[in-house]
Amino acid sequence: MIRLSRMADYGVVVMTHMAWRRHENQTAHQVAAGTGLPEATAGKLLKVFARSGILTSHRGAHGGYELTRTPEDISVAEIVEAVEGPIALTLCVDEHPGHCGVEALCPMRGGWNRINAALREAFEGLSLAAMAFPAPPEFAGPGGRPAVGL
Amino acid sequence: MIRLSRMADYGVVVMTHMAWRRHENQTAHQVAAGTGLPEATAGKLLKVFARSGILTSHRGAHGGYELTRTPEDISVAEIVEAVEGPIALTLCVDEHPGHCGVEALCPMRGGWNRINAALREAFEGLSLAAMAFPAPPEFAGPGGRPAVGL
DNA sequence: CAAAACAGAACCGATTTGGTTCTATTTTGC
DNA sequence: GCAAAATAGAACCAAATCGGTTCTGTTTTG
Repeated sequence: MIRLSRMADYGVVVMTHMAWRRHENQTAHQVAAGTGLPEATAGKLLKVFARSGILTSHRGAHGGYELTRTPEDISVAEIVEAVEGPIALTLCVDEHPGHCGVEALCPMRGGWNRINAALREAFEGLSLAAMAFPAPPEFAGPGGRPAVGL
Repeated sequence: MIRLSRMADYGVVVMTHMAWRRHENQTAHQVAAGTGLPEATAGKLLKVFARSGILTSHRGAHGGYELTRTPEDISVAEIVEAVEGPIALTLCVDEHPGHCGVEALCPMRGGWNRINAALREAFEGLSLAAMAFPAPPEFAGPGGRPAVGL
């Protein structure tokens, strides 16, 4: 099983929370409470996102965070990249190009690159909005989108 | 950076070697020599592949391994799954479904599933042959495919 | 029966990761 | 202007994971 780090997963959770509370300034404390994450951890992620530009931070008393753009305009790729670094799937691909550790068998690069491209595309094609406000199942009846967890 | 475990990477290297030496019975020792991997490690991987069915093993003196199918009929997905388990990208997706640790916010599942599907497709659509014998660059001139490392 | 090979489990050390804590720095309100 | 509330950012520690090795057993050949 290829694992996305738990931090990246939590990152999406945090950003989902921010999307739900759009335009309400959220402190790290509030986010932690809302998501169930430990406060220090939520804070760490929020800082990372502020740094990467997808959240805007206000410091000082009554400070907090807010989405910089609309959830439609933020991709899951950005979220994941903020906490994990570039989305790619092998050593080969971004280590000092030239010596592949084991052998000179990097014709395989082409193959890996195809996979990496597919993966990156998938991440880029998925917006925060799609995560936070999933389309209602086809015949959900009146009321539309399914009740969300909390 | 999302990392494919090094073992999975080595696994592809080993299988590539097997594709190159198709029909020649290969001992763990030979594979290790050919790939540059430590013998114990190569052996471990070969066992895993034999177990999963993409290699056939012969025990006893003059034993060894051989591809069960043609390189065209073995997907990179099979190789990676043999060493890593199912190809999927989150906790959420295959842990005891129901409690998501943090909160009941698994409407996000839909999003992750899309990404997982894309990833799995990419892996399944890539054959061992494509890895081991990459298509020659468009105008490689006569002689065709580029000389392979070793 | 001995040697050559695979099968499979157990094991250890090092790296990575999750998560916390501590020290600034900035802003607000009294 | 000072205290309180918040973020910024680095440093740090414990625990889980992973890469790799070793050991014991089994099968086959000559």
